[in-house]
Amino acid sequence: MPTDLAVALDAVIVAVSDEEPRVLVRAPEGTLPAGLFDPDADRTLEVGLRRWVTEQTQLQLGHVEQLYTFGDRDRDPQHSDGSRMLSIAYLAFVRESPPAGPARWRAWYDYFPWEDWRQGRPALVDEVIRPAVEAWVAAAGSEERRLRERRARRCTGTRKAGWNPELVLDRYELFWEVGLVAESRAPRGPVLGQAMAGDHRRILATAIGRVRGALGYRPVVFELLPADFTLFRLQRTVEALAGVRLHKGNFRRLVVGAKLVEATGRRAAEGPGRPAELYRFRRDVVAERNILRVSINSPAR
Amino acid sequence: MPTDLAVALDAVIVAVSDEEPRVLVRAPEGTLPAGLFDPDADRTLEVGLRRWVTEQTQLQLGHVEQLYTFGDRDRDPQHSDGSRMLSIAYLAFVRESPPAGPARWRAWYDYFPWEDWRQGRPALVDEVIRPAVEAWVAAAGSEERRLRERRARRCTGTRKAGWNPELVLDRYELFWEVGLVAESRAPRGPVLGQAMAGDHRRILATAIGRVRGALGYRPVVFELLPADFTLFRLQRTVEALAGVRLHKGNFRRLVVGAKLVEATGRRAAEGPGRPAELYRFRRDVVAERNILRVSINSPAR
DNA sequence: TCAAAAGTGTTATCCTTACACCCATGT
DNA sequence: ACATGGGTGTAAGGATAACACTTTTGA
Repeated sequence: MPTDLAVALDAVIVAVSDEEPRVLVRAPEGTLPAGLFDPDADRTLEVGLRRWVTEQTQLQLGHVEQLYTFGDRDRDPQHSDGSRMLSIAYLAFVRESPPAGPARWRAWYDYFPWEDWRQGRPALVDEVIRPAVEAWVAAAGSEERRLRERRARRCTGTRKAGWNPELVLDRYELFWEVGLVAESRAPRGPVLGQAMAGDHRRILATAIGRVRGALGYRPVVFELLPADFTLFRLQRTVEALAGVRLHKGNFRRLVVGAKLVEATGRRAAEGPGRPAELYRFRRDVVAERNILRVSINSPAR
Repeated sequence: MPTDLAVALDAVIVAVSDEEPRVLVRAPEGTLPAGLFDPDADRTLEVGLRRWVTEQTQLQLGHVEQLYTFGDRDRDPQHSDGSRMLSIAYLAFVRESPPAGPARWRAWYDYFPWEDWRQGRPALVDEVIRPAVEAWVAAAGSEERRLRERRARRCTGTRKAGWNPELVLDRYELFWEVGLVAESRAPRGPVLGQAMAGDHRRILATAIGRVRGALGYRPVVFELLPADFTLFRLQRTVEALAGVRLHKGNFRRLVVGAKLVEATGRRAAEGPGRPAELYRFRRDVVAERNILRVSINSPAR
């Protein structure tokens, strides 16, 4: 008798509030929210996703995109009763609001503390990560050693290359191998960041990498902002997602120069300092290239 | 009784020979080769893919990557008997050899003649595509009209933007809407390129776009070349995939300068002209960035 | 008056692009 | 001799990154 196949739709639902990117998780279990794909009810996969998200959370999803389809047998050891589960992971954006149901917003840097360089290089990079990775490199024979060296250099940066914010997944996989995360087959010593069930943190890493990559050439940030915003808030939101500080002058010039955005004529009321002009996203610009590719302020080394 | 789900693994298998990118297709049906995922036999999706490819074609796949998962109910009208099919599309590279079984190599520009700019702008761009797209733009009311204008400009290029080789899928979808391809809901007038069954040409467009995008920052070309090659052959292969001619001097400088490649010390025997040095790919370079981002020789306008 | 944020101007540097030229071989 | 492809040098122009400075508000 052939094994039954079921399909789960996992969602990485992202919002930004208080200059902090957040992701919806089921809190004590440490899982991403998910729903079953129902071939009878759902005309397409995305329809299926939106159906269960609405039912479970009442959130209004904005842009949605497919991330990856997983089908490893040993992913989810619960279902070793003969049935088999595929899961299709999606990335979705929301303007933050309190969710219904058991899932809650969690800052995504709770899971990836080493990915937040907004206050400069995190202490754990020097104190924990680099020593551990160097030891892992040194532990290999000369052949394997050179491969590990290159991989470490690419992931954790060096004088010439610097830290590349997009390599979130590569770093997670490296740290998994090195034993720096709780999900590792052989965790050694102190373990970094909040763990998740199964391979969910790996999926989250994929999502963060995708978001960061998209920042440079697709207008994704605007999905996470209200209709009107100051240029400064736009910059802070990009910085929150990218995990680095950007150069103010160049940022504004780029954004305004690319005509991504137009002034509303109104000004933001609150806060200390000079009131800022409010801008809105120009929906009609599908933007050929280089939406937001800006220089990092303090060279990430 | 709930509907059964089956999962097909579709493959876009790519090779390059005689400076022509080719793709494996089942000839009279106009379909991409595919196999069923067998949850009992296949530990992972990629294992399943490799299994049926080996069984059906005897080809040795190199690098394999997932493209997209499709689940639309009305994709494949055959299975309207109650069962439901998901399909997961993969992109795979091979060094060309004759396939076993019913599938055959076809030049990918048979399906996308407008994507080959190696001999300059194809005649059908001026003669068929631009008039048809302009008519489609003009046919809309002023609101919709501006959207269509931008989309047309982005896809088919203009003075400032030029033709972007990566937008293969966007162009296919545009032409589908305009009625320029046989798969359109409402094809009008002459129809471009070889058609395929269902949405297979759309999948192929996705694959070509992915390959072209990857050229710039991942060492994919080398999967399609023999171990040793001349820089000129490397350039011709990249040009074949990208569909544009590249600048010789800059190309060599970039490739050699990035240390992507090392000289073997031997020389290619054949052909007219000075014998060229043979190079080999340096496997150990995972390459941080900018693998092959070279200037186009004749500005694509 | 000072802190905080909004804004603008300018320059050094590097990368991209394009052009020009010489080299080695077969016919 | 010349056609064909191999291979190198270099300069103009533009994008990027960094620095410096002025302006406008609230406390």
